[in-house]
Amino acid sequence: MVTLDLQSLIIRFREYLQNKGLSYTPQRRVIFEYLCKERSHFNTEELIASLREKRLKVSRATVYRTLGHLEDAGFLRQVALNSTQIHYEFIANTKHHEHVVCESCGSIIEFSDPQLEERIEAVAAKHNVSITRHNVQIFGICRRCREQVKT
Amino acid sequence: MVTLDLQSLIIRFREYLQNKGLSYTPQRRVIFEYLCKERSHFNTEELIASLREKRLKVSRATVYRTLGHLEDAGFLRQVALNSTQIHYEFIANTKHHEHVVCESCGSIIEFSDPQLEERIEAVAAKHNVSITRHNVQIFGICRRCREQVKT
DNA sequence: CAATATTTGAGATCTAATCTCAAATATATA
DNA sequence: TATATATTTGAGATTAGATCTCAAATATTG
Repeated sequence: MVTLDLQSLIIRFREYLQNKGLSYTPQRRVIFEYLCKERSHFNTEELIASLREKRLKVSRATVYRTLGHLEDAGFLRQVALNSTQIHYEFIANTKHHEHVVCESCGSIIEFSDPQLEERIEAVAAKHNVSITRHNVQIFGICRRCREQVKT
Repeated sequence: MVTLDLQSLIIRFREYLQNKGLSYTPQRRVIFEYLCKERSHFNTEELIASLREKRLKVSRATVYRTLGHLEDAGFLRQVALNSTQIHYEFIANTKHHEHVVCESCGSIIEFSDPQLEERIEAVAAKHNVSITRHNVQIFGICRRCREQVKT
């Protein structure tokens, strides 16, 4: 039962904006719809380049600002796949998952593991921290890359 | 049974350097000893500032280069505590652990949870990835910060 | 419709990280 | 030991991502 429908995502976004006294401007619409349709993982510069390619004119500053709002609103999640760039993923229409990253080819495998999630909850509870988000990254070499090295 | 002794750490570092055909220069020594003695978590700019304060003269470029070697050698581990800076921790003398970060006060709680580690191994195995490193970050609000807000 | 508040965009600024290349050091070789 | 060779360093330039500034444009409110 996952919300994939664009219209209902837009409604959720508009509600969020309204609650904050913000308006649903054309720029915010462009960015939001683009992300809903096209993207799962991305970093901001990639996104800016893609928008530019499609002649969707939104300034760099507005993109950064809008991503901040989308993160606050819970549509985006920062994932720590790489250390010198903010990397996001759109989460409103996918189920929660973590990442395995191949350090050789950069490919990303998504996984979800309920037992792992349980442990994370347990750890947070044990330290009396009310959890807002979490991240798990596993880095390694994927099978394909291991096989290529052998050759 | 943890190696805390500076001398044996230095020996390990020198062995690593030797194997790679690199030399144990005064600059590398300064950085390494400083990290062994003073630091657990740090980012590179902080480290550069600290060295400068202590009048330990090593250029920025050399610090960045040396940290790269130390990471390769397994003395440092990148931890994803913050998205726009590389954050390291010195791991040669501590046991493996993960982090809970308070988003309000920035305090860091270290924890280790064998069951969680087990799940990570299991996931990597399932996807046939030979694991090189992993990271778990839990973000939230610590008890102290929650209590302060109430007031 | 006027007054007020919000948002945008262009470009400046900041910061982290990397690169460049000549000078300094270190190492190997004769 | 002298010479040749390779490595390392440091100062500063460069790059890249992110943020800031502020006037102009747009939206909202009374």
